[in-house]
Amino acid sequence: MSLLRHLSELAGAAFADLGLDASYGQVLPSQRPELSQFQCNGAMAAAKKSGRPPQEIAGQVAERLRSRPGVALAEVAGPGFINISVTDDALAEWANRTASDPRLGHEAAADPLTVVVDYAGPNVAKAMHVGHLRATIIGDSLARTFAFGGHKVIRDPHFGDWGFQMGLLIAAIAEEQPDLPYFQEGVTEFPDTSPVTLDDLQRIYPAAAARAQEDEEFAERARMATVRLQQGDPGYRALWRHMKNVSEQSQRADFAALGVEFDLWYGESDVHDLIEPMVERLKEAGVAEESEGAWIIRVDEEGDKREWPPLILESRTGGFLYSTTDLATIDFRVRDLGADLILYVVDRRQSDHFTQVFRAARKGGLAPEGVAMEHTWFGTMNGPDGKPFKTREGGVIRLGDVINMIVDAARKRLDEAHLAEDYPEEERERIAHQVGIAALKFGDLVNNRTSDYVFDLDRFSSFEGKTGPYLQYAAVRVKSILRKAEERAIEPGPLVPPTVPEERQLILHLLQFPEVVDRTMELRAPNHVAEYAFETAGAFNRFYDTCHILSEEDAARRAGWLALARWSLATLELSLHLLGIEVPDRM
RNA sequence: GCCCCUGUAGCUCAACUGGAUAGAGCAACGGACUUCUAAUCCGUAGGUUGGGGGUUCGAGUCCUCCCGGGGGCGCCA
Repeated sequence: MSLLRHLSELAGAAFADLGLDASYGQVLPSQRPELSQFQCNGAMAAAKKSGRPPQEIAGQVAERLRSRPGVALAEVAGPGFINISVTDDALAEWANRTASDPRLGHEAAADPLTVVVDYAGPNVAKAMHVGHLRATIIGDSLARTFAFGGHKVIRDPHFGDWGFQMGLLIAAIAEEQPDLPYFQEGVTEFPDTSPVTLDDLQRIYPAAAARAQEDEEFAERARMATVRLQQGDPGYRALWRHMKNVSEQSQRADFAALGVEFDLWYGESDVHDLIEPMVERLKEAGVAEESEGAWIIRVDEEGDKREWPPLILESRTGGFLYSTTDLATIDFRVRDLGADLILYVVDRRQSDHFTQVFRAARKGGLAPEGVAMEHTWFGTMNGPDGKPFKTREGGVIRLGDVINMIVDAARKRLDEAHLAEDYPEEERERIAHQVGIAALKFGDLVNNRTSDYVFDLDRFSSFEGKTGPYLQYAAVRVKSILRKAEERAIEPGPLVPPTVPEERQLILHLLQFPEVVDRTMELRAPNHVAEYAFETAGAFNRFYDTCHILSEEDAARRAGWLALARWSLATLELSLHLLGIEVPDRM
């Protein structure tokens, strides 16, 4: 139970007393801290619904609240706001309860959902590039938050290894190196080493894709190669496995550098065996129909403002495209994984695609009503010119290069600040990496998921302002106090009722953690945690400035303050953890 | 052409889904260190939320019309 929830229940009961819905009792942190600590706006909404005057309702609710223990203030303001504050004793009580709770006041979900988070979306033949960055960072943070929230989370990068792109690559390689054993009839033994490197693939793929646009004969060959691969040609499969491996190797390295992990590493190809039976079912059920030689599913619905192109289930040449794979993947996730909620953390340009897939999945009965599918889209990461982030030559930037850039920047910042100067080289390097990743992730996650934002290396890596490094630094300073206290054998004790404004504000802030986590899950919006972490650091720094813990002479107060510092650190570290950011022990 | 997203301080971004006086960071200016890591903290200045109209006790948020920016539209992912 959190303080806000407790207050909401008190207010809700007061509304219920008046014959009104208890949900009007929702209590929020005050927007006018000079007036009160909390507020409830429900009286005005209740007035609209019931036809009774808002101030009368508010007055009666406030009166009831005033009679409850721990409530220091409950009064009506303006058109019907109810301003509420609690006593310092009650605050200390809540603080002690929350600070000693490993979950910091957040209650794990009573009915845990199985949540599949589909993010990152690496592809064969492509090293990950900046375009994958947001999906990876946001998806990872959402997965961490839902897991903390008590849900069963399954993280799956959904490796793109099966569509027409594979046919394009095979057709192009067959043309370039026709003597390779993979293309010879009757050969069944193939080399262990890949005939192509990732760089080869990165060169071949864009050229082949561009050529297929103009060269219909080549495109046809690629389509045939796709079908032949999907039907299991041993040579094609062997070559395909090599291409997968070299791609995956590089991608796993990038994920490791980012500190991002997955529970599954499934690709589109892994659902291939589910496709044919599924397609058959859809055909038999009359959900799929034939059109221009292909099998399609119409996804128009009543009330549409536009025409929707149908989903292509099976192409004219008998190949399966990514929509089909996505449908089979839903089938798998629902039936085998027991998914209740599937979050697709994929950029906004694919929103039409997901609308089609979700509609088709419902229509075809693959996803029953109880399963929610959601395209958790996000905006573009732009360069300083406000256009999508590119190299100076206009090419895409590899994710690995971005990581190197930001870690270099972090190293430079540490030098400038003379931080971590005399540490062992290995530790110093680890700190630089942690700081760089924090800069990168926080710079992204602090923005609203749906807005575009400008990637600014200098700004993100600064120790000043709203940045990841600033938060790490703030946390490290707290760790330093705790270490010093231990050296001097000063023990933390129970939190005492606050007497200093900065202390009270810090406690009030820390008590809001549970609601921030819930809101972040509801809105799928890690920026709420990011913002909260920044405010936590600010609230602590103000307290730190005003209240000198270790030199405090009143022993009970000193022990309480030390416990407050420890609680602040726990809140900050957990918030950062939800963002995928690590805090060094020192720097 | 049709549909979706978007426009907030000089710059980069928030705003808990309709609540009070729209908030941060950076940049600018002014203050605070014999003190637990000052890369910190406090203060000042900065706004017709692209524009018009509407809905209501109350609009950055909802509806509508303009203007600007981005994206997507049948066998790529």
